[in-house]
Amino acid sequence: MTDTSQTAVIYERLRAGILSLDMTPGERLTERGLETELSASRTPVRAALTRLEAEGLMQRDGRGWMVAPIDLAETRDLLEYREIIEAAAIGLAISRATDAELASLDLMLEAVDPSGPGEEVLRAGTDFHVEVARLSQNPFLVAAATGSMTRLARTRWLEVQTEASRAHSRDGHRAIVAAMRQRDALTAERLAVEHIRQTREHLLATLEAERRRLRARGFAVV
Amino acid sequence: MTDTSQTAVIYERLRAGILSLDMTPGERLTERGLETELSASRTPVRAALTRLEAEGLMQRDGRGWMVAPIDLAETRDLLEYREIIEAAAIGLAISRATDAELASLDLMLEAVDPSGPGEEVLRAGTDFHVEVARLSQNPFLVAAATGSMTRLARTRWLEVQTEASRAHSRDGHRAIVAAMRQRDALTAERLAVEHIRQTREHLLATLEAERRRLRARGFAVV
DNA sequence: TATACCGTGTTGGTATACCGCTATGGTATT
DNA sequence: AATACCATAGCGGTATACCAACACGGTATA
Repeated sequence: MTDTSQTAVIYERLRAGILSLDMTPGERLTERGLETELSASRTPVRAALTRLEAEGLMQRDGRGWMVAPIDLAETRDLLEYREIIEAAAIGLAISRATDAELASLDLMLEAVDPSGPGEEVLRAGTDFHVEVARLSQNPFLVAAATGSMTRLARTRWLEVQTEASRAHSRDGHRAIVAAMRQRDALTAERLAVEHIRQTREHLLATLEAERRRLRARGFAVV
Repeated sequence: MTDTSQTAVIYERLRAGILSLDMTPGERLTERGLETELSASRTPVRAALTRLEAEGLMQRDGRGWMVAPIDLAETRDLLEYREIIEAAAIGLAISRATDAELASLDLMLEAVDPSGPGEEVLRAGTDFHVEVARLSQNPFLVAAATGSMTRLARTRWLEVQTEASRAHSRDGHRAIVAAMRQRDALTAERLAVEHIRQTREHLLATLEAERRRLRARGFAVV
């Protein structure tokens, strides 16, 4: 059953607004402003803000609040972190998951239409990486993967999802799964590290190139 | 400057109470009870509880709250997670830290009196592992190491800190630092994984053996 | 005696009032 | 005209009042 408490609803609305970039990175917010805008009282608004702060989507700005800016250093660090987390998760998944579970990864990849809306493609990518972590059977790896993907969501959304980059992403994922299904941990981990490293270089290059344009749109890019 | 807000003070008091085992694992709490006991209002009490929940030290219990129980599966998963995090942190530290920074790890080990109070020895162990993560220069590895050590703190505290286990811990740390100072990543990472794996087996064996005794003290052990 | 029900007290969730602090804009002074 | 100061509006932090939901104990009934 879905939580319909005010706090949960406000949290979901703010989170969606941030991740969809409807709320501008770096935008300053006041609790009383949100209270009015969201037709709720400050108590659940504050609870939602606190939770978003813990996830890195909201930050304190002096005594106030702001939507977390786009942070190149954070993006770099997150992708380095993901290399570590996912390589380890793949190793554990290979030693712990059943053939059927590993095969389900292929089904996930097949299920997504690579020419569909960018939103779906990005979410499918997130789901894939989180599912690999889940197969490791270590909840801390799952949490780390989930949190990383969430914090990277806006940056990935900004990235121009060219046909070439989509194909590259899909091919990378397929190759990883193929190695996993052969229980070839060394190859699978190497492919994952390469995949994320290429993603990192591409993302950072895109961000650097688009920096001016993003700032012109009012985005805080640090 | 230290934050002296009610929320911060309450958070610190509860956190200290939990980690020192003055508050019983599994103990049920009510917001109004804490409000009375801590001479504050529910608002900062709730904020502190929420923060502790995010750190894994407090849990929801139905609609209420409880001190996080001692969880064997969690302990196992956390130590597996730490193997991954610390091996990676060591590799990055070796490629990024200066000789002086690596030497400072030795100074940390020298500074602690292995026959001193258990509290100090445990904190020194935490500081050492977190400092290694810091030298990786990746804030997400630092956060992961910090969070893991915090969640493991009570279990480590429960462990009988015998003279033999203290010596084993110190020798393990020294060997890791020696390999790091020689920039021998492969050896250092292998030693770290072995060190944590032995810690895990020792901790889990101790917990399993003490299970009954702990439950007799009222601790929830799951 | 066993069981079904209902009243009551207590809970967490929410709304709101109050506080001290800070940032800001206008005014008075040099 | 420049600068120092002060009144004030609005902020986050805290305290408290109110609500619906739940848990529990006693009572009435079979």
